[in-house]
Amino acid sequence: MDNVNLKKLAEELNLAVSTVSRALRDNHEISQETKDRVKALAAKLGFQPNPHASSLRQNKSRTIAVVIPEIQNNFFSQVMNGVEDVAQRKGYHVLIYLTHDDHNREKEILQVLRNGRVDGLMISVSNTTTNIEHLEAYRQSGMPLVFFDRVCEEIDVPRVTTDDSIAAFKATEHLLKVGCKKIAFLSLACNLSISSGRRSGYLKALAKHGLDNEMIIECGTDDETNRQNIRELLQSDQRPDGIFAAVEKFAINTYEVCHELNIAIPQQLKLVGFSNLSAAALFDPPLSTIVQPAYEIGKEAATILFKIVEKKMLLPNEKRVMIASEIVERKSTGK
Amino acid sequence: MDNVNLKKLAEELNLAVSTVSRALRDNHEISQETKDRVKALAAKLGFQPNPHASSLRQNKSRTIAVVIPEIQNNFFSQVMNGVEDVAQRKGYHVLIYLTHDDHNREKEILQVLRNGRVDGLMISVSNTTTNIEHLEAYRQSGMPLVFFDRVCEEIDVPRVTTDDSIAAFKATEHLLKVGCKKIAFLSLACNLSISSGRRSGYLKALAKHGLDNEMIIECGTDDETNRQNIRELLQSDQRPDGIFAAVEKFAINTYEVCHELNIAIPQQLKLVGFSNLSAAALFDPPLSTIVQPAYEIGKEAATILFKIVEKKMLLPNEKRVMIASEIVERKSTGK
DNA sequence: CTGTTAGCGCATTCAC
DNA sequence: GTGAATGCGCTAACAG
Repeated sequence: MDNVNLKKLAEELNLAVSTVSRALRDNHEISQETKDRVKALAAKLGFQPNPHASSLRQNKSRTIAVVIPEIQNNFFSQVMNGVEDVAQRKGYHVLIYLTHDDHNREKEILQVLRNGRVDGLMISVSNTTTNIEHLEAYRQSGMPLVFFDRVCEEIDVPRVTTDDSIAAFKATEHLLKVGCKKIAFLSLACNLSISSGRRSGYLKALAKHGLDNEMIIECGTDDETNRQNIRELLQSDQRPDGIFAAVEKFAINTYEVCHELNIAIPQQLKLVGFSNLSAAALFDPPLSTIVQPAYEIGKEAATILFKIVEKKMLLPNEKRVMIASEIVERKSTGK
Repeated sequence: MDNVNLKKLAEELNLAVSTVSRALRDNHEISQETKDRVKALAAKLGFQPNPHASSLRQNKSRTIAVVIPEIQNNFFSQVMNGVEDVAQRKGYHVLIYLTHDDHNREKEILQVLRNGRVDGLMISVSNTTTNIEHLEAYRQSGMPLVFFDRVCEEIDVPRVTTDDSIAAFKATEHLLKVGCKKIAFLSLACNLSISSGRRSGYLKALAKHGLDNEMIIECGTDDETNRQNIRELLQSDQRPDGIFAAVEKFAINTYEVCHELNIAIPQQLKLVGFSNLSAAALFDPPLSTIVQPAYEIGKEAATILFKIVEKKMLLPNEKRVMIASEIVERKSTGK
């Protein structure tokens, strides 16, 4: 532990502690000569101001928290990448918290963070979150808050998302264009807006093409349960000729079941899914994907959060940022 | 911002601030009755102690830092998962820093962290790290430090790694067993121990089988450069019949080049690589992998770090933990 | 331009 | 069993 502090520098230089403090922070009231002397000694002794002392004094921590369901998922790790880039550039520190899609865990984390440890928080809410009191309480405490990707509709704070509904519409329409007549949608079982947005895009596309044979399969966190659901779907006489997976995991589960049941993609079943896995191009067959702008979402959400933290005015279009996803057509849909 | 503090609680209850402080932390000198009254009010008002004040006072932050090259890599995100689990259970907070394999960035991060912001640090060093002064300086400052995966041999601190050399030996021997006669090794270009460990395992396996036709190709961060190197390798008359990729990225680059050049895996080229990508099983063809125990490495490294932070004695075998990797044979090596 | 003083919120002496 | 007083290291208000 470095125990060189302002006091020590001040003694060494025969100056007051406050002068040293000001000199180091380039206060305009301090003479250049003094600044130089102070900075030289500080550099020589490797002085680093104690962050707890200044956080306590200034009531800000230069730290933000990122709360996400999981990190072992390309989307969220790319988001973190974007957040970290912005934070690093601005000299902020980033605390990371994983909820594992557990509402109670999420609640505890937000509870603990309501005490000045961080200057602000960005969150992608857990899919088990039904009660939103903890989010509302956080917002009411006046702490800067930004939602990204999995937002909470009921709470009016800035949000950064992708165009879930439009992207889902395009994906479904793509399946229709390559000849699918019966398309199943593997939905994320929760009441989040990304879930309903993707579902509504799917339904809209069917409606536009005069179809009313929607098949919505609710999937969740457990791989084996998902595979079982998909297995039943593909073995029924209602077997679809196309599947649209609302999240990456479900597309992978579908591949697994198809390999197991010897169902040929794309001949017997066409498949498209949301996914940020770059290796999707190497799959057998290459997977058509909807790629979310994950890095940009993280970057944008962090940028907005810092603006709020620093009490800068938000532009009107920064309150609800939507960044388009991109559909990449590959062989799993017959390309 | 919650501005309920000890003072407010004390006034409300007609107690001294110190009594309230003690009651909340279950000091044995306080009567049960007082404790109950204090805790009840604290809960009612949602009191959360100011972390900066207590960190300043106690000179510890209940926070650790994790410094990694990148997060968008399954290995490191699984490590983070392990770290976060342990931290959460112990009530610690986790700061994350990405170096992007930039030595200067790594140096700056360590510099900034030498001031009490964190109680300890775990790091997987950047592959551009040649000068280790910043690591040595950190160690010398007495701050708890643990290396994982990419360790720095010259510095004597606890480390958690996998058995790189043995795993590489097994992978190479596996290629030999399935009939390869000329095996190239795609090496991570740096002077890190994981690099030399994996290389030595490769060389040992060749030596054991009486081969001296080693081919070591240095690869790096840039995909296009890597692909170019691999392209040249596969188009030369020295073309190998097996490739062993030291890191996931290089295996992916190899797939890309093989698709481009219409080289059939495993018929014309057998391939195995270090990788923690679960979707490797879905590749065309499924990729044989060496899977590192990433979650366990994170968990173990964090556990050891907390032990040091809390000044518990380390068992002798905790100073150098090695957790075995597992080889998963799939079709890319002819399974 | 620089010094003196006060206080952020908490934990820890030392009194009684 | 409880209270009063001190100081962690820093910044800011107020002198001069």
